[in-house]
Amino acid sequence: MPNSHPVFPDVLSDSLIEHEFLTLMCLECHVATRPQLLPDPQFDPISALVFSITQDLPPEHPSPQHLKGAVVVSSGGCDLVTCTGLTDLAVLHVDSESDLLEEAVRLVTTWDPDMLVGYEVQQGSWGYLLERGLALGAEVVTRLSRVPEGTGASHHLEEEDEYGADHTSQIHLAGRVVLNVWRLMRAEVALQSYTLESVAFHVLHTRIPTFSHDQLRAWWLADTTRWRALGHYLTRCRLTFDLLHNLDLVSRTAELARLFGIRFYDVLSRGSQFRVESMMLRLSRGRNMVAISPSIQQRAAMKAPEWIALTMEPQSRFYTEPVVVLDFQSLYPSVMIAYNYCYSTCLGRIHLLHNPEGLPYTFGASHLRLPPDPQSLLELVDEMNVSPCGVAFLPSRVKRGVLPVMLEEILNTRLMVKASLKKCGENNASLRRVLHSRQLGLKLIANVTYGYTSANFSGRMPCTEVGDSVVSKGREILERSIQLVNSHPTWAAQVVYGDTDSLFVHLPGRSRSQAFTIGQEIAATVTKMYPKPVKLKFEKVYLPCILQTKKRYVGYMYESPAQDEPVFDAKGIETVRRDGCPAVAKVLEKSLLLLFERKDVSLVKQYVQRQLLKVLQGRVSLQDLTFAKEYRGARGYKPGACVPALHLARQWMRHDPRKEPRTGERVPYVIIYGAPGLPLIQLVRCPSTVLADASLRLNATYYITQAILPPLHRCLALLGVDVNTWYTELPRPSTLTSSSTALPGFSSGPSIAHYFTPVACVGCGAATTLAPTGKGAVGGQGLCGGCKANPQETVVLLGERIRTYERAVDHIQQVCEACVGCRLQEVECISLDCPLTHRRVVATRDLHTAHQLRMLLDDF
DNA sequence: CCCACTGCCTAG
DNA sequence: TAAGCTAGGCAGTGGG
Repeated sequence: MPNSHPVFPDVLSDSLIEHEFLTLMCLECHVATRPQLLPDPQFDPISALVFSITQDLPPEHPSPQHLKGAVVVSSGGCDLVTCTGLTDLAVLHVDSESDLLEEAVRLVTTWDPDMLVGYEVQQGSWGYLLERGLALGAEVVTRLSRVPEGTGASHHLEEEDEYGADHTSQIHLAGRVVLNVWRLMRAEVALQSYTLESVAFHVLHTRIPTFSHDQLRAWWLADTTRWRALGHYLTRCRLTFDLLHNLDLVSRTAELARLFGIRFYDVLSRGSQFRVESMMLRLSRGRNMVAISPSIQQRAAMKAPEWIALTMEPQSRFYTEPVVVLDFQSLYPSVMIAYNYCYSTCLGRIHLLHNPEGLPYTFGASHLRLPPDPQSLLELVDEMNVSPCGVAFLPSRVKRGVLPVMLEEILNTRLMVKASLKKCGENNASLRRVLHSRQLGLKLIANVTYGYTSANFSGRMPCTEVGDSVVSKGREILERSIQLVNSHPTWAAQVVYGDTDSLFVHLPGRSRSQAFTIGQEIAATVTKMYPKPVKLKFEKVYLPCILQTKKRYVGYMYESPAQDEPVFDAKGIETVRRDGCPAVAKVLEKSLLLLFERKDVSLVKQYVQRQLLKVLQGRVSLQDLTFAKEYRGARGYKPGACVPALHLARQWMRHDPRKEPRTGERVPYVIIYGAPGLPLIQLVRCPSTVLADASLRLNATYYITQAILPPLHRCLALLGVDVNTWYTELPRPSTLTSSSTALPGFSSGPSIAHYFTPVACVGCGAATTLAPTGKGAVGGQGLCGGCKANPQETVVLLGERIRTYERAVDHIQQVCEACVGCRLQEVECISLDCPLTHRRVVATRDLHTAHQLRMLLDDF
């Protein structure tokens, strides 16, 4: 294994594969909130701190030790430790909030953590602590840093710093890194929501309940329930650490920092431009070159780019014969290497080159003055690389560009890393992981280097000539390849789509295995047409597939000839988008699977109609009908903007200024029924509002006609199917529309009973036949005669199952035995009395079942 | 009804 | 202060 390498001297050395043994401290604050309001450091004191301290260890390490503790403001009273039975929780009682802040400082200086961690730093963790300290006039900020008072660069940014608030943890403490974990999660996984509950579910597969501040405050105030609040914060600390540990975030970030030669915190807080520059400047310095820093005016005066990548208009249809997908491997970096494109080799536009006086001429955001030696240039004319947009570059023989050298190093290093990844064997998991993230980081930086050259408003060194040359050459390569494939006599192939660096080749009349053979042939033939390292790679065969529009397609994918089971692969359509609600994605994906698998549209129709019916009958969970969009901050919208996230945020802020969603947070909403003619924005509600208000109904018509059917239609219309008739043909029950506004066509059709078969009683589970229009019939759930006759019988809803109270207690006991920190008392904490019937009801707290619960109660 | 525009998210 | 790039589809709103 080569050990020295000009750019990455130690990139392959094993000595780096060791752990950081950093100390991490996670903090959660319990705040005495005012009813219905979120914590506000101006008013609301911290009544307890719950913290956990751990070391950063590799994921395969048996669960690292967490040191757990709490600092509680209490005027004497109950002994929490004995109350909780949480014997490993060290609890310290202090007399006042200012003592608590002192204790926080003491803890940090004693344990000296390298990283201060919080799931949501600003509202419930270190940020709140600091802001509270500020409000009380206590000096906390500098004392939490590692630099003595007065000399540290620590500061806690206030509102005027919009950028910090939006993108980092907003808190800077000299010598310590503050991790705002939810923001890290945003970059890590694409989810509908980034609450700890949601992320823990999707990443750790752990379900935890959500508790309101009011609930937590209520628990805190009673001696007998105070431990539950503590337990809640402990859970949050534990899950926050589990997330970091599970995703290996700390060592991966450290790895990137080493790779790019930048600081740990800069990996998280700065953009890719910073990374490119860090590498590029180190390389150019050795060659005695300095990067220019054009002014804003110079950048604005730079000639605008003229070239764009090729995106073909696809031949939009359903393909039942193989379509081979090929793409150029790292096309733009390859182009820069192959043709020596760089700032340092660029001679500018060809038509400016004839310049006998040797005057400076326009180049990038500045000017270029070539050495007064035109003769030597003239001699080179035949060797120069002239890009399709008419810009000349020196041949490598004369001068190798900085960027090509850097990119070559990066790509070669990546290949070496991948090779050692293959060699290192299965058992060395931590080495594998480090090599893998190194490999990914290298790929990332290679792809971003082009973006750096054509950076516009933000770029430190944009250069139209270089950027345009890359794009135009890439385009030329793709176009020439398309022509070659289309005109090849024996392939009998046709390129039906292509985007930037990819080719979709239709092979009518060929089998899947023939498609693999021809695909490999195309890749090899096209690769031969271009200088190294430009390479066309065989990607996959689609059979069948649908090409919908530019950047939107879906198909059954085969990646190797030996593969028997295809993989559903979708790009750009609603199954991979987060701006619809989950029901849309689910119905679309299932329909396409049915179509691909069974090749029978009538089955799709059957399935879709069943789902539409479920929506009409309110049998779809609230979560599946919840949209979520990113909130861009109060100043992130243009004045006239009218979008759900902003609308809800404004409503919330009127009630509680602290309730403004954080920038980048995803705001959930649903659409309800309203008077005809109202603009849609008036029908937007927060899901919890709908849960709390029984008079609000989800707008089935909207969900079907505006959300579910259009994406389906865009796919199936290509098969000549009109899915809208599936809806209009659907017989609709009249009993369901009583509480909604009049909708055309809703009053006709057979009774709901038509669709019902005997179901299990929600009370006792016995099979029962429901009266056609009986109240219990709604949603396909109801009570049997016995349970109806006994209204005092407790109805219990637990997860998906509905049981009697006694059965629920049994069940919860069983579940909770396996669940640390959860006790039998949980039964009470998740039970409530139905406001309508005054029955005791037990429910889990997630929206799904709570919604079902409400609907159930409504109709008793 | 078309069209311009904003907003959001994705492909590459 | 810091901020890679562009193309593109589609929902919703409001003006002509």
